[in-house]
Amino acid sequence: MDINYKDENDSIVFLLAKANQKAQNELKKSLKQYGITTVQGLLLGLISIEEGITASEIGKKLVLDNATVSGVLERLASSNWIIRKPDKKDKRVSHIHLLHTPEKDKIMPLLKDSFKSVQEELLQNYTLEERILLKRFLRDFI
Amino acid sequence: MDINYKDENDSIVFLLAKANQKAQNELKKSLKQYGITTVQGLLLGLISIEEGITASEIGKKLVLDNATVSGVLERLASSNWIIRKPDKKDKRVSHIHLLHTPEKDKIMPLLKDSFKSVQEELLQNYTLEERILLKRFLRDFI
DNA sequence: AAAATATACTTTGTGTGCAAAGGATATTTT
DNA sequence: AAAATATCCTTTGCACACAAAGTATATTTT
Repeated sequence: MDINYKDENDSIVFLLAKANQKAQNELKKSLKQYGITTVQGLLLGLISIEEGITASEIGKKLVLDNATVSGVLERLASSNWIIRKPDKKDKRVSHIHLLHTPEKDKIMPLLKDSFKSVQEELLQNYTLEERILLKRFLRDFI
Repeated sequence: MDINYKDENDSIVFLLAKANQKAQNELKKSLKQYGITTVQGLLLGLISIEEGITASEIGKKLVLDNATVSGVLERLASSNWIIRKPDKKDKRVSHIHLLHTPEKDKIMPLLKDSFKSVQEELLQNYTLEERILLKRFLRDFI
């Protein structure tokens, strides 16, 4: 029994991949002006409300491999968005803080606006009920 | 106005990323025994029903950049899953064919079984109506 | 206290995914 | 027919994403 093209393009795996691709790309375009990527934006958002969070906590909350987090933090650090402060007791641990500069402090809220408006745009064709349902489906999926 | 953690973890961008991540990883685990990745599996499935398809056609159908397709095809060719046959008229074009060997011919249907069972597993907690609705939402999203 | 185990983080290797640029060939315009 | 433009495909560079291995430090076991 063959998978035909239609089946394949209609599989949940394919549909999720393409929906995710679209969401990522829209956000990427919008964040490009600030010199950061979608994932970097997600991390910055989390760090901004959990000052002093550790790398492994970020990984748990955003469901990312520690190796991935390590790389993203490295890039955020080298572009002066964050700094790592060593834990005083446990030498293995670093605490991540936003690096406040006039420039970054100005951008930060714009960044959050980007998230909001892209998400609104992505969901514009859905009714409120549909949005709730779609999100529930996805939460259950995870 | 802050994005709080809850908002962030509940955004459509985050939910799609994580749902996609889960689907990809489940399929990856299942396909590992055959030495191919999820994307390689998707391409093989398409090539198997569109013998002689070109790289750019694959890109269009699977919504992938030509650069990405080029790389995946390269890996599929070097692991002897496919061969590229040059077009007779247009020297820029290659046609992609499955490379039939007893081993690959045996694996191919198993590969399709993997797709099927993983997708069934991913959707097991949804009713038939919910599956249809979820897929419709995702199709509309794209 | 020494040994074994666990945790935090980084490094390396492989595979997408895309932008940008390049090479080769076709097609269209002039 | 020559020049301009378009198309097919590949290459390079960058950023995830994760497996596996490595390093350093903590904690638990004996």
